[in-house]
Amino acid sequence: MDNDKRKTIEDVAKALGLSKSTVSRSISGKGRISADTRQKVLDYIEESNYRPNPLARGLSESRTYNVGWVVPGDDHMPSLYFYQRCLQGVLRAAVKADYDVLITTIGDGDISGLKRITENHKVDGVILGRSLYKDDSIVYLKEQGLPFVVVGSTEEKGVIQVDNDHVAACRELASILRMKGVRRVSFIGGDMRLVVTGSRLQGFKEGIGDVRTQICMDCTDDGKVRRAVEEALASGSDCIVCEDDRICQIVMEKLKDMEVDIPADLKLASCYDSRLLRNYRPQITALKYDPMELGKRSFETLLAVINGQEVEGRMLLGYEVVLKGSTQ
Amino acid sequence: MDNDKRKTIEDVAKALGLSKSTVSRSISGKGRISADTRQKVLDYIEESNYRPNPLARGLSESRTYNVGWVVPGDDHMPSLYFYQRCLQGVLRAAVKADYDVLITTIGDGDISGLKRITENHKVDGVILGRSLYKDDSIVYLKEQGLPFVVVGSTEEKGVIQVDNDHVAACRELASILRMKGVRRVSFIGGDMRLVVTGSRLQGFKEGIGDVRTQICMDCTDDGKVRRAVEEALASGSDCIVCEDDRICQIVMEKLKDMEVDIPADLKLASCYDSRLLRNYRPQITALKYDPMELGKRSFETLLAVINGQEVEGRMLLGYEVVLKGSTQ
DNA sequence: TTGAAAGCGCTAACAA
DNA sequence: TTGTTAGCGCTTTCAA
Repeated sequence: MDNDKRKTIEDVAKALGLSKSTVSRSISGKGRISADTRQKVLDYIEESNYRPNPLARGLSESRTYNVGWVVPGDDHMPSLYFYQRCLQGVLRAAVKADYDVLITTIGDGDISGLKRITENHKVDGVILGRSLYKDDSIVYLKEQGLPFVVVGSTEEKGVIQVDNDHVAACRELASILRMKGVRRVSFIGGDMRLVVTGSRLQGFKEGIGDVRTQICMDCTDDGKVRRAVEEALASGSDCIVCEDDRICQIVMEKLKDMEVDIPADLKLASCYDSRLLRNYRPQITALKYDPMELGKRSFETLLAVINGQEVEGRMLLGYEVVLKGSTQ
Repeated sequence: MDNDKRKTIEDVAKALGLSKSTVSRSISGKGRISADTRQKVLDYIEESNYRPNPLARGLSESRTYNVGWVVPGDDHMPSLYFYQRCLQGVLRAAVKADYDVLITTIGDGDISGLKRITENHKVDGVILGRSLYKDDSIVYLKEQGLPFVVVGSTEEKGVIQVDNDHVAACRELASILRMKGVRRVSFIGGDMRLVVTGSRLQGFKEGIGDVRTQICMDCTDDGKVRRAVEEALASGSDCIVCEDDRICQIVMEKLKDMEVDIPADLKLASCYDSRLLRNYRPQITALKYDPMELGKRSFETLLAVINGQEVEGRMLLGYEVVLKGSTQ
């Protein structure tokens, strides 16, 4: 069934009595060709099922038509899910540009996977997923001069970055809570080494205004979160804002144990919505982003960079404050 | 800082006063070369930081040095995590063989991503992750004649497959429970359309022997699982075996609600261990597999196929029965 | 508007 | 053991 050999552009040219270059031009649309011949070629290609060899094209154009998708390999679940959705967006955008996605992971300061695909010239650019801590990847990419964009938060200056607008989102969430008349609100946050954590805290502070607050950061394990909840209640908070979905989940379990009723006794909100929160009742007021859109935009931005276009250094995407029963 | 142009094999050859082919041979180790010249070349390459262009090599060898990693794009969390670990294994094995991994997703009967990388010849072979339902991907790959292996369970015959030995694992788990003297055990299982579900049930039946059982399958949502738990208790079961980690999680929540004490009132075991079960007390007796190993082996197998070697049609990997407090 | 031919950087058959 | 040379399949000048 399989043809012995793959069809080449030469086969197409011969079959049509044309030259390779004419066929090439017909496919790419570059240069001058009569609409007539072009259509003829396109038709023939369609029916004969010819596919150009991307290696040959790449060699000739000095392009791989691949981008690298580089994410932490040892991450926790929620961020895994986030990246998965992001990747979907990247893939969709990539297909449209006739690009494919090469995946590699980094972690624990080990960026050898990134180095590999870079130095072997397997990609035209890289999308760097950031959720963890500082590593050398950005410095490395800069000195390599390979086009790249960062998706997610980074403190690094002078890099092209596509992110959710965490500050604005949290500011709005906090100000809504303030307008709802909360008297004292506890903010329970995670790892302060993460840039996103700082952004959320900042937004919260900006939005909450002069309402009394209690802030507890670096709650990186279940125990710390639970203790933070106890403190919040002891100090008379009537509202808890969780910095992310994981924290929110633990908070809810703790509140259940303590038989605190939401929202009657206490209002609850999360700065990040995810599947983790989906099945709880009452449903949780939370900030919602669109990871697929994030992925899509990051690819589009990267492609622009690859193609030598000017792009803005920082692109902040929108958000939704989804008000649910937990803050009624 | 960046060199204007990339170094080529020709540059290396000139610098060393050798020919391209000698350099090429030195790198690949193929053909005859004196150990002397070879070392000289290797040394120079090392210090001059030369990297061969994989596109050029690929074009010449008719290889891409890429494999496709094809997984469902719309999956639930536990399987996401599983694939993530698998992918780590694939990546590690791939690097050793100088391969990279192109990722694409399929879902909802849509295999266009797979078709894309196949027909555009962007990969030398494909690793197909199976956790969802029947789709056309296997049929498609067969007729394309592209090397591929399936990681995970499939009912499809005549494909090369790397999987955990679910049947044997569940058989052993069940027989251990039997020997522990359980009198009546409920098996709560998920989607019967999944091959793995059937395998686990089969293993359970084989291992549980003549102990009285109650089997409740297709518990695909929380409600069904909870009802299954009620039935189990109503019918006097002293043990529940959960077909996977997600089910086990719901069962535990339900048991907590019902104030059933584990293991005093009821023993509990899961046919699949994962992070989901990590934080519960008592810890859950469960079957443990090694997803990274699965990934690693699947790449190695695929590479063998690509290289035209004979491989066994079905490779079943080991497992561990990890006995914990929940069945004490 | 189309064709001829050089070149992308590498491998491998063939010569030396 | 090493060098010469002809491809791999495409793009892109340069000519016609």
